[in-house]
Amino acid sequence: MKDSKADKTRRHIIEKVAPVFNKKGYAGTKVIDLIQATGLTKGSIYGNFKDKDEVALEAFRHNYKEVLGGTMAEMSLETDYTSKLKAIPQYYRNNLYVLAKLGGCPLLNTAIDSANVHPYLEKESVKAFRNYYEIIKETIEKGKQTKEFCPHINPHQYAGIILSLIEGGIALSKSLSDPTFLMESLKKIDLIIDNELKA
Amino acid sequence: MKDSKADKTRRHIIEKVAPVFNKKGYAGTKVIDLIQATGLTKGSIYGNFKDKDEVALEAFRHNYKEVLGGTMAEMSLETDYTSKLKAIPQYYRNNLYVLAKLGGCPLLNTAIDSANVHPYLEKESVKAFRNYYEIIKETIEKGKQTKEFCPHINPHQYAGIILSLIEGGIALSKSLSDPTFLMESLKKIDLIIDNELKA
DNA sequence: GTTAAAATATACCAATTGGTATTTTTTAAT
DNA sequence: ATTAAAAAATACCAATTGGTATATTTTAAC
Repeated sequence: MKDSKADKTRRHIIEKVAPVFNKKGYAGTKVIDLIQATGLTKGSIYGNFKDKDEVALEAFRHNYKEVLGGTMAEMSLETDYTSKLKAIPQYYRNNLYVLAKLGGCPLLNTAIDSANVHPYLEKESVKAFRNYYEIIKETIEKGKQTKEFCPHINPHQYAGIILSLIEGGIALSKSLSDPTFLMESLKKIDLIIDNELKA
Repeated sequence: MKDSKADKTRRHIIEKVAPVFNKKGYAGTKVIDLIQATGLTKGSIYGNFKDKDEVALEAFRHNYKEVLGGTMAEMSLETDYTSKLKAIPQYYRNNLYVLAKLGGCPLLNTAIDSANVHPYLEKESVKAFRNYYEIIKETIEKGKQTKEFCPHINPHQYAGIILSLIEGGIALSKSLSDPTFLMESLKKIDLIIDNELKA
């Protein structure tokens, strides 16, 4: 693994800057914010990145990996699809601090913040959102195949509802400064899995 | 009703600019966008508004009124609380074009776009979000009082779930360019009302 | 129709923005 | 320890930004 000084600096910049972009959005994050967050100078930042766009893009990927990676890690520990699916709300329950640190879900924040402002970042966020949706949908599909889930349920429909509950719950909890919204959404997801999906 | 030239211009500016702010966010909307959206000049805009902040604030109020006002109007046509509650998803089904025109839900967009960037607009969006939540919660509470809804259900919990499904569904549909996500979320809300809330 | 006020447009400006060229410092191979 | 390359800091710059002062046009009261 290459790990030159520049590599470390790049990582340092991305890590420090990632929550800033998630909180302030692409247009709202100024170069001065990057300087303050990293403790580096403009020259150092621009020596390691082509432009603000590149920093924003890598920052988003970093944030997205943290959330998706964490969720996937939890899911991969389970064998049956019911447990895999339940690992998703469980991930959020166990990692409220991640959302707090980042200032909301990077998928939702970036989808909204970058729309009509930064086309490439917008595309990247759509790709990530779709990817997350596909993972949930495929988990439900596989659960149908193994007869864990009812044969008549619609994976697209339930994947959407689960994702809506998560993203809506995060946004509502953050805006109204009340974590119970997210908690109730997560609880609802568990109930849906047990009462509607399971055969 | 006062309706001077200036009043008409103010309204014209707000109406034209409201979807722009909703799409691009506060930081992403530049004065040049206001000029292009209105067809007016900078002098005219600044002759009618103190600064960009004031335009943004009034634009948000305009957008919010459109959505909340529309929902409330639908609700007020109904007498029982089941129908009032069902009028909410029905409003969105009947007004998809409003969301398309605005570029997503102003509550969610502004909550995310203004956070950590524009404190006053952020506060205003929180107030609006809380207001919308309260309306849903109170409708459920009243339905409990009239024995339409089960006595053991938790209005806070269900108001949060309904709102999460709406906001999450809108965001998902917009990001993935697939209206079925919102449609399925709305359908789910109806099912929740019928199967979980109703006594 | 004249005219004062109101509304709008034009022309300008200071601050901030993203970015670059250059100098200085640090790193690591010899 | 020397030194060439890499990295980082400084100093600079052009464009964009939000905003204002001034000029022009439009409105509406008389």
